[in-house]
Amino acid sequence: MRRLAAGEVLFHHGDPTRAIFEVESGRVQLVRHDAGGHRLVLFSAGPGESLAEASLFSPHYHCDGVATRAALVRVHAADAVRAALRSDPATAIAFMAALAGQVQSMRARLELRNIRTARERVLHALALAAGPRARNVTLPGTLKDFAAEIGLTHEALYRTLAALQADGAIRRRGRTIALVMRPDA
Amino acid sequence: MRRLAAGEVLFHHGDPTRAIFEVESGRVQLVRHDAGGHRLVLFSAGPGESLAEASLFSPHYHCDGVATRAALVRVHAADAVRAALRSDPATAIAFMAALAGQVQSMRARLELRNIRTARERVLHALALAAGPRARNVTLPGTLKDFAAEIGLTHEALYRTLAALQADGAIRRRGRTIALVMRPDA
DNA sequence: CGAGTGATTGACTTAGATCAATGACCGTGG
DNA sequence: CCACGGTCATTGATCTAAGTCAATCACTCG
Repeated sequence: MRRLAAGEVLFHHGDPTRAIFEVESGRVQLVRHDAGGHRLVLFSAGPGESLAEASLFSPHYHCDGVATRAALVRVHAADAVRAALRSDPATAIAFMAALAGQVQSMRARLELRNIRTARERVLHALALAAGPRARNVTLPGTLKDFAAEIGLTHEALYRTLAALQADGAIRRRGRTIALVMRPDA
Repeated sequence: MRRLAAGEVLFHHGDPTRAIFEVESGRVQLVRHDAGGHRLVLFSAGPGESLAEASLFSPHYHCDGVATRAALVRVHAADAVRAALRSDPATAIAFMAALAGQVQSMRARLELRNIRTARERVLHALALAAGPRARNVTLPGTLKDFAAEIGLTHEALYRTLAALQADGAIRRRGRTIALVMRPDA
């Protein structure tokens, strides 16, 4: 168990993979930085979620793990986890399912990035965040974070949201956004 | 074992997940289509590679499986695979490693999409395709496919390649591209 | 030998990135 | 308890890289 202050780094890109983590409270993100200093959040783990599972099969972490706010994480030594996966089929199956889920969520995000226009991208992202039949989303983080996650500058996101609101496609109250029913296919 | 003609569909988005596949020869891609008719290739499996593993834990396939050319695929019934994963730790570990690899490759692609300029994006993609220290890449498919994979229009890709070649950052001979050593960090 | 597709280049347009400024809010240290 | 520094949210002005439309040439495949 380890306690992290807001902004504290749990592990660095390139560190040898010694453990995987489970978030008890707070939030920890997997982050990568490109040459231009741009920041990409690959995954964001809240209470009950694990992170760095995929690194269990690589010698090094391939991104940074950073607490976005004060957090408490459970630390599982990599060796122990690997042993458990080998000896306990149920654990192994659960682990595979988690990885499969990550693959699919990454695919969804990639698909989102393929949408060229900001308007459609934002609408899809909101629909995705809301889930299949929900009409409302409460964004987990700031609008800025959301912008980064979907690959837009924050300015573009603000403008797009303002435009969507103006023609009645969404309604907003702070962090919460309501998708107005559209008669689409 | 199943033989596919070029363009033939192995499974459709939404079909119940009854099997996963292993490519013997040819090439099979996981493809998704968005509302605008745009096409996104999520994964491309050549000889020896498997596809649809991630779907083993969902009730339905979440994308289409299409042969890009004549192909021969080995069919593994989902039930049998699940049973094998439960009973044989070695198989299970290998499967997990494969999924973990997919997660990381998706992350790499997502990172690529975060690069805004075509020039940098193309260079990164080429470096990625070439591997850590290789200087040459022979693209698996057409330039058009490559363009789609990295999220550019084919025109933008052609122009960018031409520009890169013009200032000596790359050299080309047909499908093969040589990255000219840059004195970067 | 035509039809279809990839590769390539030109001209034009535009959506979104960039740069910039402002107000609201929030924690915090004196 | 409040002024201050910091970040988020928002909007304006401007610019440009990449998308879109279009035409041409080279191939390959029945």
